[in-house]
Amino acid sequence: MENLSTLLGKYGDEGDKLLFKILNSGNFLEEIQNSEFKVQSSKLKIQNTEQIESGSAEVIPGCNDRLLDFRAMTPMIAEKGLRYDLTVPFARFVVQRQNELYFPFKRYQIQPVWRADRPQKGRYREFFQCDVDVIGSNSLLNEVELVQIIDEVFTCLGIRVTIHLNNRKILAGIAEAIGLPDKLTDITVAMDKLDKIGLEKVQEELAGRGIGREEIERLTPILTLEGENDEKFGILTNFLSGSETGLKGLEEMRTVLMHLKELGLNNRFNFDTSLARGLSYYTGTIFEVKAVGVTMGSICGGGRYDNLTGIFGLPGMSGVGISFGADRIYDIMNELNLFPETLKAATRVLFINFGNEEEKYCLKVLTVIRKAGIPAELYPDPVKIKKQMEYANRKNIPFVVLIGNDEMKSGLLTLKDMHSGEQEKLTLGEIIRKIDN
RNA sequence: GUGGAUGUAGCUCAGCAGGUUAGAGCGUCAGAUUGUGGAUCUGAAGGCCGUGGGUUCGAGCCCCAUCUUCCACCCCA
Repeated sequence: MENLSTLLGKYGDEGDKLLFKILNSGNFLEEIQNSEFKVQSSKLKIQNTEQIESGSAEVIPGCNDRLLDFRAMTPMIAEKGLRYDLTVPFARFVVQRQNELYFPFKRYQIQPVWRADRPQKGRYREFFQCDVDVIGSNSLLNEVELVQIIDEVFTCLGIRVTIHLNNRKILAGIAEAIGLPDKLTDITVAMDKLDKIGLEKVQEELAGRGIGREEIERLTPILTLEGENDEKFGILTNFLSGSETGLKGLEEMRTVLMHLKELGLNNRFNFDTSLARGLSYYTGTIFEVKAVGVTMGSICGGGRYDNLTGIFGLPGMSGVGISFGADRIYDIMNELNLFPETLKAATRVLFINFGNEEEKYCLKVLTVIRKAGIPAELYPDPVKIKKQMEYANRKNIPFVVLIGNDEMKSGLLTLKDMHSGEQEKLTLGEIIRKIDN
């Protein structure tokens, strides 16, 4: 949980709307009852109508001449909110602990975050993010390292991905180049949809967002930019020649790509000028990772933020970070059947429970076998053997040991291989050796 | 925030223009086999048909409200 003042204004207007606000504890409504938020309509008649229409105020039922102004009321009843991501709280943390940390400071963090959004496929109210950030270094080597992490993580998980890279400075440069620096957000939001809705629809959307026909035409070569990275750089260098910011972004991009090329990554990476990313605090490189062959939004994303700590009073501290969406990754692994079978069978051997005497004997054997590093369990109740065997079968436990009267007397235990169905009498040592393979 | 769906057994779903006692498959439990799993057969348990109201002689089915969950858009992880 964070103070709303920490969270508000960091994620854009849409993000502010999606913050989960937490009601204050205590009898806050009483305060509202006597407060100035109930106002006479005679004073505010015009504003009232507007506010009611815009949804920011509502007439109190049975009190025709009074209304509540929600916008003014919210800070009074909700001072805190659930964290929207891990990056902004991290920036707050860094500022508060600035004297205890050595920089560049690196950290990872895995925690739930919340969005007050309508849930749907791949989109949850609460979900886990896994963040990796480096703060206090401008070096582009950090960007390179993060991409290596992405590559390694998804290689380990067995998910094939494409890593999309872009730079906010390039986007700013593009907006500048067509003479509409103020329309940066509108342009990028529209451009971001390119692979989803196609060129024509993007052009329509741009027009709908108040971009003139001439500007859209100038933008089109950038929208349709394809081919090898070198070609893209050529065209963009030309296009951005008037924008210092844009050229700087290009240079950064070129450096990052140059390093990545030499690393021999397992997954593909791609300079993607249509990549925008919504979070408003990014200022340099931006990343987004998509799984190949599944319909799912991005499963990892991030970027560089130059001034996130500045908002909390520590300027000049640049950071770069990424965040894995654990829930989406889980969904994909389920869909692609990537969870290994061995996960389903934690136990290697089950001891059948025959009753009191046998239990005691089994517990001792169990201790020995566990000390040998073999995950084992004793069925907790002396129920029918059939039931216990069924349990082993259903849980994919590969071995079962039966210890009854005969076995206790002879010291030779019955081991059953659930796969082949064969069973034999062996000493404990032999059993351990057999199961351990 | 906008639009569209959904809710019946533990799970997946049927359900006739409104018509007696609401069904199936899977699962669970018991038995055929009292120290042996996967197969088969036999039997059983399990339901305020999301909730509240209404229409009707009669509502799982029609109407209204409400809640849940899902999907698309917006936006985004």
